[in-house]
Amino acid sequence: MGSDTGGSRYLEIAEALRQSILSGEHPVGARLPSESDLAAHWSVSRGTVRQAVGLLASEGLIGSRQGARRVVLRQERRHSFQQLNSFAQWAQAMGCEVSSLILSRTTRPATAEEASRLGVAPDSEVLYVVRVRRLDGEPVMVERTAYTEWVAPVVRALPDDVVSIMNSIAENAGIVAHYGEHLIDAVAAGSEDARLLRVRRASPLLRQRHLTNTAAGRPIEWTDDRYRAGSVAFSVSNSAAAAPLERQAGPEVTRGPSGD
Amino acid sequence: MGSDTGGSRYLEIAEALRQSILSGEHPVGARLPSESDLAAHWSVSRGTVRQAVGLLASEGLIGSRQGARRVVLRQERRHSFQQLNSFAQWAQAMGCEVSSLILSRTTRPATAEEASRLGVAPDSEVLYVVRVRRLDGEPVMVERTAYTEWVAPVVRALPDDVVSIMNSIAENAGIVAHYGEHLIDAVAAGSEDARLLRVRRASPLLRQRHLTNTAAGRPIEWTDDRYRAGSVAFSVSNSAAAAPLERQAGPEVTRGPSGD
DNA sequence: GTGTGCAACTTGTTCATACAAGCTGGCATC
DNA sequence: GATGCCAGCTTGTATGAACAAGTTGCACAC
Repeated sequence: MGSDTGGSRYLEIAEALRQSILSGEHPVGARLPSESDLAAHWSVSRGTVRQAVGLLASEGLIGSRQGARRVVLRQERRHSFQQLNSFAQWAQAMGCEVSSLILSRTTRPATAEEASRLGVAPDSEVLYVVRVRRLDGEPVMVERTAYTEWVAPVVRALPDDVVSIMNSIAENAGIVAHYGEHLIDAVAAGSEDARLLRVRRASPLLRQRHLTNTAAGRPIEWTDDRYRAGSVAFSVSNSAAAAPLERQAGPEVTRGPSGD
Repeated sequence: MGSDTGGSRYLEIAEALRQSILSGEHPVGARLPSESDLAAHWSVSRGTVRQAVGLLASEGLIGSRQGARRVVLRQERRHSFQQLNSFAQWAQAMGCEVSSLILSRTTRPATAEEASRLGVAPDSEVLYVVRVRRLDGEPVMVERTAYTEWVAPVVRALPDDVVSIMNSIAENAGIVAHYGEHLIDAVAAGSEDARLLRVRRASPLLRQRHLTNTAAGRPIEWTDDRYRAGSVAFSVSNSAAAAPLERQAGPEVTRGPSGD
């Protein structure tokens, strides 16, 4: 497991190219062979090669301009969807020892924001879970999650020290995360944050709120994750062709009578 | 300007689909017509339609699974590359009044980090610019940028209140930003930050460091932008197929004897 | 030596086709 | 009435061909 490319030819080619970049065979700044050469080398059509290099381009590994050969931009691995949605999988891929502890599980009515994000009625109940997560023993993140009612039973059955909740509900109930929407900003540590993360009150935290959906578009959870400053950063690559990330105005930026 | 789709058929189709989603013709959760139907409607081949819907999928507007029709995920516009790299263009697109003031321009030797990021010799000189940026009169961001020597003359010639430096050097010198690499985390406000942003010292700031490159992969600038908490958030959509953003360990997470 | 221009190369876009893989709804069965 | 299965629909992968648009380096002229 791990290097399973799924059986698609273009994924195999993408993985081979990725490896040759990561190994330094194609150093940063070097030009890749032309699509025709690669197609001949792998005995596939040019379209298949384009799918492979398109994937690497979307990962930010290589860049391209019409007319010029593709260039290597970076020599690092970019992790997959799962690593952004699942703290545990990310940490394990990094080689850190990760541990988690659920501090509380409460069934309570959804807040206005939770109801809106999860697409449920304002008075319906959600399962609210507070968790502390550690890397190599150090508390690094506080996670406050609201689960929709239909996944709540699965989450309620898990032990307090479960490492990956998303993993567990995928295995136990076949509920798989497929889409994510993330909002990243900075907040001051509240008193609970400060106690749990062992930092001073009002010290800076990196906050990642995210909504997780199934493949069918059904919301699973709405989470507020707060990282101790210095422990985690987010990294994005973009290009004139593709910009995955967007800046958004916060609540303090008010622009006259247009609030919805 | 604005709705220029560049003349490619698939971009036209993508823009039309985007509009029909934004306008609510295809509400969130609705299923889009099949690729064959769209191809017939637009009198193009299925491959061209796939390029269009692939673009919308990468923007997070629609999702797809093999065998099932595509689904509308969101009903908001995702902004382009320029809005992530250029604060001014983002703010103007939002309808905010943006103003900037350059506080200092210094030519000095590059720090170790700057030299490494910009790919220049450790002792070479960079142009270091400190700027405050306001939205609707409120100071929102402090920007500290190191420009490589070869763009420094263009930047040195600009007035203190230039709105968009990237825009200006594109127009004046034909130097266009094409790739970007961004690192996002949280830091405590230093005394200069606090004074310029009118916040308390050590209050939380959202930091976005980024490297900007030309189409040929030549570094232009290395920037440290710090936003007042609450004024700006970053937003990402991802899916099991594509994950543009990555979590990274910060300096405080040390993992035994493996430092590079 | 310098500079210009073109020719070959390379990526971008589009077409038409074929088959594989996964989903959905309706029909038949129990 | 509930259940399971299958036929048809839809997306994913792959081929091969052709032309458009942009880049690069070499040859040639000055």
